[in-house]
Amino acid sequence: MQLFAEDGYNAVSTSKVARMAGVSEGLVFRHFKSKEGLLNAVMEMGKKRIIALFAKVSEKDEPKAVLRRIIEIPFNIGQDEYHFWRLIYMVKWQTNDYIDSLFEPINEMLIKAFRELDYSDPQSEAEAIKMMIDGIATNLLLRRTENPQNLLKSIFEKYDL
Amino acid sequence: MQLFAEDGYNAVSTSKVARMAGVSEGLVFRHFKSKEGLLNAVMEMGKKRIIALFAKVSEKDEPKAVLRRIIEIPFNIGQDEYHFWRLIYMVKWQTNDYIDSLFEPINEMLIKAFRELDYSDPQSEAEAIKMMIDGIATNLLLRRTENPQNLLKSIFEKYDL
Amino acid sequence: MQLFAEDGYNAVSTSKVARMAGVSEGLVFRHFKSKEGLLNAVMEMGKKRIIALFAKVSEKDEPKAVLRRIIEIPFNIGQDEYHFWRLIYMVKWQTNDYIDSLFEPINEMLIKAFRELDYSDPQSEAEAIKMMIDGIATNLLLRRTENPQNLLKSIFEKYDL
Amino acid sequence: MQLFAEDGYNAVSTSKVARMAGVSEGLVFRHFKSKEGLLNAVMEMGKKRIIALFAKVSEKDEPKAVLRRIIEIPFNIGQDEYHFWRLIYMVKWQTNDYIDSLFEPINEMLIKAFRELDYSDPQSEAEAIKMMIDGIATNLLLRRTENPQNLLKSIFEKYDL
DNA sequence: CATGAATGAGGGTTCATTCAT
DNA sequence: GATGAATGAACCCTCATTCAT
Repeated sequence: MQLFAEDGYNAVSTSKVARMAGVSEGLVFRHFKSKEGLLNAVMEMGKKRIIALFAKVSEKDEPKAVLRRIIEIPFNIGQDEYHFWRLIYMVKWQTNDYIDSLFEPINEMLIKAFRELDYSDPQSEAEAIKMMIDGIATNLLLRRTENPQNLLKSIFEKYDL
Repeated sequence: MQLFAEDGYNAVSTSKVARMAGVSEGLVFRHFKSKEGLLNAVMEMGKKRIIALFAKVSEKDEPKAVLRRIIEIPFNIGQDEYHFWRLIYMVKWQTNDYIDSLFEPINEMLIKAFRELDYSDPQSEAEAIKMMIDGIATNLLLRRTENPQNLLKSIFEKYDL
Repeated sequence: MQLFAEDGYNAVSTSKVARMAGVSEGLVFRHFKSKEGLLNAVMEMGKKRIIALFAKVSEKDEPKAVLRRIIEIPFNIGQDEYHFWRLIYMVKWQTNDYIDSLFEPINEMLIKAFRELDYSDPQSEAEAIKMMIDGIATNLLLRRTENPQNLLKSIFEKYDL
Repeated sequence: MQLFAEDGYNAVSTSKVARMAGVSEGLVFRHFKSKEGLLNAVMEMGKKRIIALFAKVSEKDEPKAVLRRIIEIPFNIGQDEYHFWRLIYMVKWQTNDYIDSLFEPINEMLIKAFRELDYSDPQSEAEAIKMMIDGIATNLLLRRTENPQNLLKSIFEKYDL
């Protein structure tokens, strides 16, 4: 995961993977059939972690709290999930599989929250939040932003949270 | 540009480029010195188009109009600029050169506009807009969003535009 | 060794090497890392043979016998060592590594012998012999000389051997 | 000549030649037909200089003086002839044309001189001298020898010159 | 006479994948 | 299960040579 996330799928050779894992190159193919199989396995592994992450959000019921939690998600990317997030966004641009499925539960929570807050177009609002998350993630993952906390505050204000 | 934008720098072979351009592979190297030289040339070419695009914004003086123009930018990515935008965002994830310089003029316009509108933290607001643009571009370029116009409206409302 | 010796390092393609060895081109690089690595391996291999050759000389103690043995060396280049000698002299002209180290032990034996024979400038005499060896090798390796035995005799006479 | 002499025929690209000569690459081929044609022209050019060099020797009649002159030749390689000599010896190892023709006049002078000095095998003596010249040239051209004058003296003594 | 754009074969090298052990 | 030697296709790039201008 680390290698794929840092260098991109194409730039990582299977020999590098094997070396880093401390096994023979042959073994990689025995287990994962092909390089792509390895990628799939890695993605699957990480998906579970992300889903667990999203699960925590749904516990809260109060709509504003839900929004807050969701918007905070990309700001709280820890060292552990860092590689996986980077991988996801990296892969998005290389394969054409936009990993929507991952964000589907989030999507529904957003719509529900906006509806409860009487927004006129909950669907579009949800869309806007997801885009914002993409934008935030893009920027944070590429290490550009200096003080994300101010940014978070300014977003919260926009939604009166 | 099209090839790099669609498949990513690494995944495009110089022979593919040559074939698509209808020339010999050797010629590519005669003109651009190396594969990276070709990328640079393509980027430079596109930069000019982007800069021209941004130039139009500065003509307007009224701060709300400026904001509107800027936010609209990613929604108006035409067929012509499509490949270049995709290329920029693609490259961002493959090399570590975040192409900030391109967005620098936009950044200053944003800060100025927010200041004139008496926002309390213009810097962070500008940051937020740029992230939003990244998010919007990411989504539109990966062909995910169905009706972007609603989305645009909902963003405008947020800033009372 | 044979290919490098006959055609010169530059003129030998790795594909030619692979074909002649009856293996795939990839394997050459797996074993030797690069074309230069292959050259080094070949040189190292041959060096050992040469050193073994020189070792025989030192057994003799009597100075004139030592001289005789040393001068005879290039005349006795066998089919086995032929390629390696050719390689050494070939490489000398292509890289700037004059392989002096190989001849260092010989050099000292020569000086010692000339000193014992009361030559006035043993150093220069040794130098002269080494040049002669270079000359002889050059000529024999390029297959020019017809009857080297007469030549050997005439050299021996010069040193009263 | 300089390029070929320094880097070897194979390592010099025609584009390098053209650049160094300050002309277009096409012109090189217009004049010399091919890269090999260029080499031939260069060789031919230099041959004349060498022959002129040798011509001076024949003026002297006294056999010992002739020998001295001939043996001195490689010691007097000037900056002008340096490249050509290097080229000749370089080429010897890359093509199989040993350029004997060049040395033929020298050969005959040597035989004549040794005969006049009543050497028992003038032919082999001439052979020995030529080898010595090759050895000396090899060493001087590869910049190894420190004080060639001592060496020259020690050779002269050997022939009682 | 002179240019330089264009070519195509071949250069060294990497890499995903296979397979005997 | 695990290895690593072996493969061959593809990669980026160089180069001698041609040819329209």
